Amino acid sequence: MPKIVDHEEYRKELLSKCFEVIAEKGYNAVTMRQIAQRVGVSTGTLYHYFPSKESLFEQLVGFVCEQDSFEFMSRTAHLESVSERLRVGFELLAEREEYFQHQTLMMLDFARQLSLEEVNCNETLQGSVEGTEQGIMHCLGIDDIELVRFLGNFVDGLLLRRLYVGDRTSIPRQAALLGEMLQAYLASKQAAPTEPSVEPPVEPPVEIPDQALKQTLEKKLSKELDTAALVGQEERN
Amino acid sequence: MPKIVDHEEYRKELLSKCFEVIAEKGYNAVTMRQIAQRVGVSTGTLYHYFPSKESLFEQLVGFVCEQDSFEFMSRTAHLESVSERLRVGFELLAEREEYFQHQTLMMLDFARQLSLEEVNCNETLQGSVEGTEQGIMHCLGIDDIELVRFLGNFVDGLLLRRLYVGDRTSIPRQAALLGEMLQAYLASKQAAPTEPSVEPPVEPPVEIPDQALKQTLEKKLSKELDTAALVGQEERN
Amino acid sequence: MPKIVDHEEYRKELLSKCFEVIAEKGYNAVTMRQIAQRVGVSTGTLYHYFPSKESLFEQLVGFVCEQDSFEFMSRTAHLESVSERLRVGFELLAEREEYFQHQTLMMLDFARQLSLEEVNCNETLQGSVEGTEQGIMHCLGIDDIELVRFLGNFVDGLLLRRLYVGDRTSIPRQAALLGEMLQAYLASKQAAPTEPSVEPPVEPPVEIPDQALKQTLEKKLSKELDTAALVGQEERN
Amino acid sequence: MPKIVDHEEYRKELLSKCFEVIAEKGYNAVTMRQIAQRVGVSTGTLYHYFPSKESLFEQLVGFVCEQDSFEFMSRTAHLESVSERLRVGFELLAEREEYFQHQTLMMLDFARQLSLEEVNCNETLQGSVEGTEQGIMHCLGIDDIELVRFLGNFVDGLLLRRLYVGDRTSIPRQAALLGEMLQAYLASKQAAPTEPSVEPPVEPPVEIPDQALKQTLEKKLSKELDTAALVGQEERN
DNA sequence: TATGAATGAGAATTCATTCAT
DNA sequence: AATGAATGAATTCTCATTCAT
Repeated sequence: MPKIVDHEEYRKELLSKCFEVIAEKGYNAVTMRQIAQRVGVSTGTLYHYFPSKESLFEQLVGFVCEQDSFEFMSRTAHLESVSERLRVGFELLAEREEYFQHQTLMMLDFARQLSLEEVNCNETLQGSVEGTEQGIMHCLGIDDIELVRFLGNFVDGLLLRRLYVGDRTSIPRQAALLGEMLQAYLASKQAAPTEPSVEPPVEPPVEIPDQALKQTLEKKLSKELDTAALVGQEERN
Repeated sequence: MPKIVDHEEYRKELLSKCFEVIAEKGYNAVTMRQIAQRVGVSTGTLYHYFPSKESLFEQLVGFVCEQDSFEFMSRTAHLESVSERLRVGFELLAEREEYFQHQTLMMLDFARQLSLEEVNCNETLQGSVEGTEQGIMHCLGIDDIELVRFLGNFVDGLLLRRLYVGDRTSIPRQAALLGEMLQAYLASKQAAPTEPSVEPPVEPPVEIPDQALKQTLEKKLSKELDTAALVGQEERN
Repeated sequence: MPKIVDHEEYRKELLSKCFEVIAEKGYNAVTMRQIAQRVGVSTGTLYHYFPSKESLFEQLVGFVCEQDSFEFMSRTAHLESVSERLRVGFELLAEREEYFQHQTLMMLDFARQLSLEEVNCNETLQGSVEGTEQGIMHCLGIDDIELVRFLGNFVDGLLLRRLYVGDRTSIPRQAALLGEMLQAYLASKQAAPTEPSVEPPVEPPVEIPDQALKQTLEKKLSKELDTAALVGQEERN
Repeated sequence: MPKIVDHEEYRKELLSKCFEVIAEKGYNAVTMRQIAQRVGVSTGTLYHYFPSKESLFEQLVGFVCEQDSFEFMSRTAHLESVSERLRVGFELLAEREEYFQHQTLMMLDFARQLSLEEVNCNETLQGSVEGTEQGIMHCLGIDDIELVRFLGNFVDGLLLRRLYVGDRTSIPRQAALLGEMLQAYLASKQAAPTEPSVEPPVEPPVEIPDQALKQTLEKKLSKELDTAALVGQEERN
């Protein structure tokens, strides 16, 4: 009759407790002792659940990304219009900015000690990214993978850039601008539907995986996109 | 005082040689010995020119921030059309991707140990960012500062994200998409200038240094934007 | 007190199961967890039966010393000729080489942490050695204690040396050589009894327990020693 | 102009200083800190010269064996008769018993953490053993490799056994006995030269590599062997 | 000025032992 | 009795920094 502990569950609990310290200071700047202290266990316990600092870190990356997808989903699932979802998404971003910054920094920290090849092969990393991309696709109803990645780049850039440009840039203002650009872009696409288009030498700019789905969704998107909704409390300057 | 000149000069030479290693691995992950080795000197020499690792890092940040982004200018100054400039800009980005990643990573590394307030006050950081923003404005002839920052966010996000998403995202494809979005966005703006506003050419939203250049460029932009040009050797997927 | 019987019995069972791991890796190199795993219990159980690692080790030494060398007796008791006994003895040695190595290693491990004086006084150790010497005397019918110890040194050296010289040395080949040397030596002794001595059958040099056996055997020895018999399957190189 | 230190030379100096501590306590029982303290340097310095504890240990094994061969050679080289050499050899053994025990223990310690296969492949180990065997061959003028190994087994057994049997066994007495056995054995070989022998079905017990050399040397050996010389200060009991 | 050997505090990790269940 | 989770001191190893040359 051992001490009754659900190993898996407790492991996850530890992970979520670890996140703050590790992400804040950075993988290399934080020590296992510091982590253990902040989490409230001994280093031995940490090593009881994770074979090494690196492994703890890797598991943390996977764990946090998973959590995120869930949160985004649950926050936006009930919303009807895409523009609403976008708005709520950026609201969440602004609200928990530090958290998302930490998370992105963690992925950078992690990836930085790998070679490009290793990054491409690393299951945790690729799984996390894949999950996030899928999350965005579902939440926003976009199925142009290139557009999804565009959003990813933009959002991560926005988060990270705010770390070193400070208040020069603002989430609501940038969100609003993104909304406008999306609207314009999608509208233009509809006007000149490049894919099943008839205009002869206009090359199809992006090959879209799931055509059927995409067609309807994008139409919906351009109509619904209500830029104003994206601007939060802050007014545009 | 020829000696001092030599000393200073050599210090800068060392700094520029340090850049790559430190940026690549990160301040905390790289050791002074590794730096010394890559630079080709002894640790003693490093300590002869820099009082500490931290100081070396700070000086390096300053050094990197100084010599910024003027390559963009020189590469694009002679180009007439904005789309050309965008294309060449992203070409440069792809070509020297690692360098730009390193630059951004350094600023992140540095800013990370500062509070938001400190970031806002830090002259080195703000000066560098200011310079970059001005650079983009000049080069592309955009005077909407929000749009400039949008581009900054996007570009930095693209660069950094590639570090952890690996080859999932590609510079040329994303550049092409950005081109299309810009085109659509600017076109829509021209059609219905500044959202609820009616007064057409009223406010010069941001003060642009190089007026002459700016004047015509923005008009041209929407017409000229030739998305295809942005797609480099790679085909869109 | 049936519980106590069970407890004691199980303790011994645990000891015998511990033997292999501990002897193989060495007291200092093996961990309690490794021991527990190989034995198939938890560390908690180990500590339930033994107050500490050190105590476990000491009890193990005692245990191993106790149950010593009687296999030799039982295997060789029925054999008439000495050469046969030698042959069978070395066969047993080769067969259970690892076991004997482990036994010797344990005694080394144990003795190593004692001073020479302590070794001389330690009853467990001396008892075990005494028993082994007596065993050899009985088995081979040798009553020259110096010769018995010579054999002990040789056998232990052979066992241990194989641990670090590897396959350079082989039990059958060395056994054969030993047989030849013994034969030559005993023959020479008979021819010129005890070096400068003249009195032929004078002193019974060492007290031998089993006289009956001894009496005839030594005479036989030199005649019978049939070297070839000692060479096992392996040919001499 | 660095601090002037002959890296190689100092490494060897460190090795020889390390020997005592490591051999005495055993590889696993001694800590790097203890070693450093006893040697009189910092742990950092130890790691400056040796990449790991294991490597230090391995180099030590090689180093010490090399030293030994030298010592044996230099001590016996000037002696004419083989029996003299044997005598002096055992004198050296008795004189520096602890040292040789330590050395043998070290090899055991080292080999113990390897598998049999690894032992067979390990260059340091095999090199050391090979060197020692060659040393004995040259010193004693024996070229029957099996006999050389017999001596190795016996000597190592004698050394190690004394660790746990204590004073029961004595180097001089055993050395004397070995002398007698060798004499008897070699004499018997000469009487019935099994190799180029004429006696028909007498099987050649040992196949000797270098026949020519061996033949003369062994003849010399049996004549010269003066057993009495081997008994040191101690009388036979 | 330049070197790299030397240092030792501190990092990651291990492990004997305890103890709640 | 039995388990194995938890502990933290101790271990191996690292690294910024100093300093003799």
